[in-house]
Amino acid sequence: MGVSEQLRADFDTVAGQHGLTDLQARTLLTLAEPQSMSEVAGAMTCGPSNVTGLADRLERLGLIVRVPDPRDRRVTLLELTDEGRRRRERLAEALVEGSMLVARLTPSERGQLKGLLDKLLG
Amino acid sequence: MGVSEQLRADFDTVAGQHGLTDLQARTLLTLAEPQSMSEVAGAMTCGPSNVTGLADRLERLGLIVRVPDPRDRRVTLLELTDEGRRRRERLAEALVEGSMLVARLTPSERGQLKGLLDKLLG
DNA sequence: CCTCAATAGTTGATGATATGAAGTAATCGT
DNA sequence: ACGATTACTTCATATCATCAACTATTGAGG
Repeated sequence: MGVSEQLRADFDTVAGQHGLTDLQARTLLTLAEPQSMSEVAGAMTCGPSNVTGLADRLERLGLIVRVPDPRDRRVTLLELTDEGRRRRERLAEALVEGSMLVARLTPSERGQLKGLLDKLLG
Repeated sequence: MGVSEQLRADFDTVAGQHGLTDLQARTLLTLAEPQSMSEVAGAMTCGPSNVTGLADRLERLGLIVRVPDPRDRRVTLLELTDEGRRRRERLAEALVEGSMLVARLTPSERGQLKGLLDKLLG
């Protein structure tokens, strides 16, 4: 099993432990700041109708609220609730703690890996 | 957008260009050799019933066949067809060619990254 | 040799995710 | 003022994921 399948499996496990599906967890992580639904669609590389359903489910879980943008009534922002922020923080911590990155690479190697990955982003 | 979302988006794009969903593409890649359905379930980190549906769809696409294991009649192997092998090869080539790994890292850096990722696997 | 626990895969129900088309509401440029 | 564009929703459809219950098969142990 390659690195990508292993990382994906680990991520799914941790997300599940936080009562989240993969997409829900990734979306929470992306919402450090409120974002418009079309920005979330871009970040999650899916269509706007998918984000409508995703937002419905996150809202039902009490993790986000939909907020109209005062400057443009077409736009809806997704904002984490208090519970959403807590869940996001615990998820992020768990991802770091349980991470193979921490367990198997030295800090120097992690820095090295970060440099290479940053270069990948351009 | 972080590295993982970018890589995932790129993979989805390439998979789509080959007429495959994300899971279908990842499954084809894992089937270098015939594997049992339970091995595929393990590799894709999902339940056996999901692999039944996945195999149905890959079979319908003409990319795999189900083959009974002669030594154990409980076991079904998934084996690529000729078309499946071709699709897999083209997919793998496209993933390499279009890859940021190739475009943005030198061969030396790629070797370095590989070493770090191999260490991640233990 | 027989029984039973374990394994492999299937079926069916259910919910999540993803696409695409068509729709409504709003914005902005001409 | 109007039309093109944008943002989001609705709806239909397919894929994917889990879970429970099922059938068929294997193999260990008595």
